[in-house]
Amino acid sequence: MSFDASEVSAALAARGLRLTRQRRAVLDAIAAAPCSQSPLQVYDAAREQCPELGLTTVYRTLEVLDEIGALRRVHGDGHCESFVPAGAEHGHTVVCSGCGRVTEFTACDMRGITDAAALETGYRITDHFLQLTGLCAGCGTRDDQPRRDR
Amino acid sequence: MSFDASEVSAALAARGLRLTRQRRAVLDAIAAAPCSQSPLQVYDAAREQCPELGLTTVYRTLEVLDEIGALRRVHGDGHCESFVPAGAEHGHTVVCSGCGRVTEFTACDMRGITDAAALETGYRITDHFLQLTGLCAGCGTRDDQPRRDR
DNA sequence: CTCCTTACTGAAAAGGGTTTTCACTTTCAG
DNA sequence: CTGAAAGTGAAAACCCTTTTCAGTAAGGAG
Repeated sequence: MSFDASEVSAALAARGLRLTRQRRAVLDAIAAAPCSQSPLQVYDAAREQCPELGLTTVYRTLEVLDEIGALRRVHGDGHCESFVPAGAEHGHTVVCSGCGRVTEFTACDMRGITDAAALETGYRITDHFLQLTGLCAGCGTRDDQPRRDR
Repeated sequence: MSFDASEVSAALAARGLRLTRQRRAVLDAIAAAPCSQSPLQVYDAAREQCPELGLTTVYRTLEVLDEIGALRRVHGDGHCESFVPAGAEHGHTVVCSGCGRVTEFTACDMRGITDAAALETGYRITDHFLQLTGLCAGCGTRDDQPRRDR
């Protein structure tokens, strides 16, 4: 699922759903932002394009867009949910601890680790959530403190 | 930092903090549970040992114990924060999608992945959060639906 | 085009988890 | 013993999120 209006529209239609003006505004707001946004930030951004948009609708839209895979939930710092546009495939995110920018990367060969973990714990691993933190090219030159792992 | 009362006590003292009866109860409650617990669950469990414990204190204690590294925050499903005792070293967790049990594993050679991600994104990777989902030995025999990645 | 059904919407209220406030208690050093 | 600082519980305040509800768009059937 790429982040394209017509594709999103088709994905919605396949479930009997519609790409309304409000949903379009939410979609655009997420696409335009360089970093992950909380629902409230999405709301603020989307209202510039669709001022009568309600926060309720933002929440509902985020849920719908998540369901069809048009966006990705990211674990923010402090509060839980932030949203970024989903890339084309199963991807993971790097969050910049300097500026909050979120970038996706596709390198995802977890087999070695999941196999080792399965061996060590006896679990049958079915899924993984991986999120990296670092400093983007712009912030990397400054010497910010890296955050602790959590 | 292991999950031992005297060590925790020492770690607290190093910061001018104390291991009170209430904090001890919270610590024990987390140590005793086989799986991750929300603050409210910790509160309920700890009150059996210390009935006059307040929920406020649980939140404050969880924060303190997190700061000194005595426990680990886990991203629960739906709401964000759950807590498990921290193992001896930098570890990661596997959460059973069948019963909620949490197990730690130490296999953590992320270098291949972080290097690849750094190359792909231009970030300098400083940290990572990894959490696996799977079925523990007990639940693995049943055929539950694996969860989707998030 | 009109009717009808269904998706969709915003405002307000409700809900729930977390944090702050405040007065009081405990602990420890001197 | 005394003073200072850490710690505490109850209640209130504060979010953020979900639900409710009445009303509005939108698309298909006729």
